[in-house]
Amino acid sequence: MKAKIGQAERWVFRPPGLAVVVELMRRPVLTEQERVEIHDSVQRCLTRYGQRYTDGRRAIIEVLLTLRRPVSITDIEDALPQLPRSSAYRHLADLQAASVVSRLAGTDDFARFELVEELTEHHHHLLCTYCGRVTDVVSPVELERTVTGYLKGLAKAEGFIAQSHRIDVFGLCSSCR
Amino acid sequence: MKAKIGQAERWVFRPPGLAVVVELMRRPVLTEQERVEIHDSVQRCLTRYGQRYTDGRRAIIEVLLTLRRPVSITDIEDALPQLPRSSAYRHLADLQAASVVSRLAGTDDFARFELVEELTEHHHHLLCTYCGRVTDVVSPVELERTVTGYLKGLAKAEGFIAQSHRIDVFGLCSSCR
DNA sequence: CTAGTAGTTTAGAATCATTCTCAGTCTCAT
DNA sequence: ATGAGACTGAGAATGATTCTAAACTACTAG
Repeated sequence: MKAKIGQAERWVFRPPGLAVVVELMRRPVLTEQERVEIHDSVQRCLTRYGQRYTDGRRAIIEVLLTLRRPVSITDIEDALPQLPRSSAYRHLADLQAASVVSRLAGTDDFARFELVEELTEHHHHLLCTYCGRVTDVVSPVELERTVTGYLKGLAKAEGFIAQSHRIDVFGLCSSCR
Repeated sequence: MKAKIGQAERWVFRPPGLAVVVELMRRPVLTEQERVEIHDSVQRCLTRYGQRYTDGRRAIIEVLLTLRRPVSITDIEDALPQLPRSSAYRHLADLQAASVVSRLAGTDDFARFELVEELTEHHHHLLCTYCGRVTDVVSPVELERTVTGYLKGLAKAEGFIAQSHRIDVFGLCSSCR
């Protein structure tokens, strides 16, 4: 059940009716450099809120960086057995308040948390309808351009101010099919 | 807070860089004929599961058909004050088991329920990040074609079998901005 | 009719992810 | 060092959702 560390998994396919080759790829492993930069950003975000970047909070960010996918409270518990559950929840709440972490809704009863896109990159999710596991994927530029092109117009549309969007794919993950 | 009954609300806009006019429109009010057909389908789905289409279940379907958006348990409670909460939950669970209703995850703590797309039509959601309200929209054919074109390829991709997708737009609804 | 069977309903209890409380600890600026 | 305020942990509290057990209803066979 561990996230596979190594080469970014890559799926290449030709959508029907399109001449170009399109790729959906797993978000790649972060370099040490990138990890440091993200920790710095988190530091700044917390400081702006008059809060400290303590070991507990850093440990949670580390888990998010390592697993590279939205994590549930049990993921955190497994990775940090010594961290009390209530502290983990409070840390996540604090990190959310500081706009470092966002909570997302999945297919099961468990909340999942991920770093905000400002700290990583815009991406989408593959949600397993059987086990609830969530995988990050980066979508091709063309798709992204098309979708945002359409949805941005909503900002001017009467009645709704669009802020962001999500595209999720439901299906069966490699373990469950 | 009631869903506006009448002409389908329609927003027309020109996405930047595209020459065509694109429309995102609110799902239209159902005709009496369509309501009857949906009730018939629900009937069949339940019968296939050896279950009856009782008044309580019918009342919940009616609420879904009338509000034309994913409903929370409080929406149902408001519409059907005499129906016990536990019964409402069980009805929703039964209807889910019969593949008539699906549960969706939103931005707040409350589960929301809607008719499955087989009974209505493929659509997407506008989610209010402030009050959690969800509105249905039907996306233009071109957008739908593009997105499904890309995502269908996932079915052949290694590691994940795609079944369906969702596109949600986050922002502020007309009441909350 | 009339009992039997199986699905249905309900009120209340139970579950359990999540949040809150409070007492004790740590950090940092003065 | 000291005070103010942030942080932590253990356990209690909250509250949406699910479960339970007992009563109910619709249909069927005799």
